[in-house]
Amino acid sequence: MTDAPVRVVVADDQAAIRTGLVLILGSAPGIEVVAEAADGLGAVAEAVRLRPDVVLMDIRMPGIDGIEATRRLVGDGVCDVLVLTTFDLDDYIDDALAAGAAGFLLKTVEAPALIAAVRSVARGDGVLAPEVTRRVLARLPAPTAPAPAQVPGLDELTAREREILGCLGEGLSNAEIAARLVITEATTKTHVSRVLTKLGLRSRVQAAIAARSAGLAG
Amino acid sequence: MTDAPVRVVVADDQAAIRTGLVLILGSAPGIEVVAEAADGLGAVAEAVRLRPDVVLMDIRMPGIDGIEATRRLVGDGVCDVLVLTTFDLDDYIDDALAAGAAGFLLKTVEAPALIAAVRSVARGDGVLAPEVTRRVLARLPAPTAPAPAQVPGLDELTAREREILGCLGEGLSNAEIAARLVITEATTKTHVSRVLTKLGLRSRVQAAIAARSAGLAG
DNA sequence: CGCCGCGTACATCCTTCGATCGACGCCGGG
DNA sequence: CCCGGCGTCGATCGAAGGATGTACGCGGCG
Repeated sequence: MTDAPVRVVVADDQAAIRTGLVLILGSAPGIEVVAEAADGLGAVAEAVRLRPDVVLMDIRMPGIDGIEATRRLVGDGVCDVLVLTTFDLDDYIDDALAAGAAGFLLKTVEAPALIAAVRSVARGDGVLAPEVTRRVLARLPAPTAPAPAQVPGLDELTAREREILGCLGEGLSNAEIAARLVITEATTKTHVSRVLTKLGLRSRVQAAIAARSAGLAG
Repeated sequence: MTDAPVRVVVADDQAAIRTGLVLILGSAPGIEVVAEAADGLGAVAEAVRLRPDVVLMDIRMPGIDGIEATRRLVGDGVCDVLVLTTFDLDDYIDDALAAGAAGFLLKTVEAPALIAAVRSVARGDGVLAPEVTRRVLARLPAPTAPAPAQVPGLDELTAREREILGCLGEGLSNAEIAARLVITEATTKTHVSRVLTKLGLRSRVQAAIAARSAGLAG
């Protein structure tokens, strides 16, 4: 299983860098560079044709850039992409990751780390350059709780009350909620009151905020 | 500068593993293991006493676990923590990162990678085990687009009105807004009315939603 | 069966909200 | 200088919201 070589396409518009990358990867056992490309379109074409395990993708390239090429390859499920760039810019990182890149490295990477990164991506894992990892981590303060955002009494709500809360999160008035749920406005008010009491809130505005942070509304 | 050795505290309750880690790190040039600990409290105590560059922290430990120990060390700004665990569980990863860990590795890591990781963390960078990187990345789909949410008439608001909108986004009542901005409730109502008119909304609840989606409130 | 908890429903009462007036002082530009 | 935009304050009034109390149907349980 592990003896099948990792097939890689290298895409970079600068011939010198491209050659260097090819040499580094080619020298690694178990890694085979099957094609090179000098622009985004070429990278996509070669990847579609050869179905490599990994595309090592530069960002700044003529025509469509590495980000767009990554988006296409990942979007179509062609292969994994390891983005490699000279510039440690947040925008690049965000765009690359949003495009679905499996990894993001800087060109300051040493050869052994590059080789390890390619192997990781081929294995289905991900890679982040240490220089950017901390910044990425810092911007993910709520990975464990975006959906179940802490709303203390949320679990005490009945299904109906949760429904009410969802409506509140959409900014509906009592009359609108009543119409949607086919109940009287008086009943709606009762539910709203219960929701507020159970959640310890003082107004429907706060309930709306809670509802949205809990993911109960758009 | 770079010749000052990286000082490390190793915390793991299993003596065999701890010894292995110490040997690996001790054999690396430029890395010095200054203390060992067998539980979370010990790790915190040693770190506070010795002020190392990095604490290599196991999660499952007697007394307070590695997560809590990490929280304390990072919270107090004592040092960076590299979390190391046997189990590739999302909960562990989330908790560790939420606690402020600079890195997260699995004990399947090879010696050279462990050494590189310690150096990265000491340099102020971050490290994620490749096995977990992809999962972490997958849960970060909107780093580039949460701030600039489209709110049509937002640019027509005056500075004061934007301030009002921010308060609305926090769920404050007119009286509370008045108190915070040191104006009369009557004035507050005037502003709120203007905001609603300019934004084409029908209630403060919708304004609160708009405010939050525009990033004007927490 | 009777009791109780729960969800649902309605009515009553008071507060808050929101719209719509009018008014004043301040500033900056025509 | 006068005008207009902005921020402030006030008053009124109808609509909406929120608290509180009551009531009914349903299910489980002793």
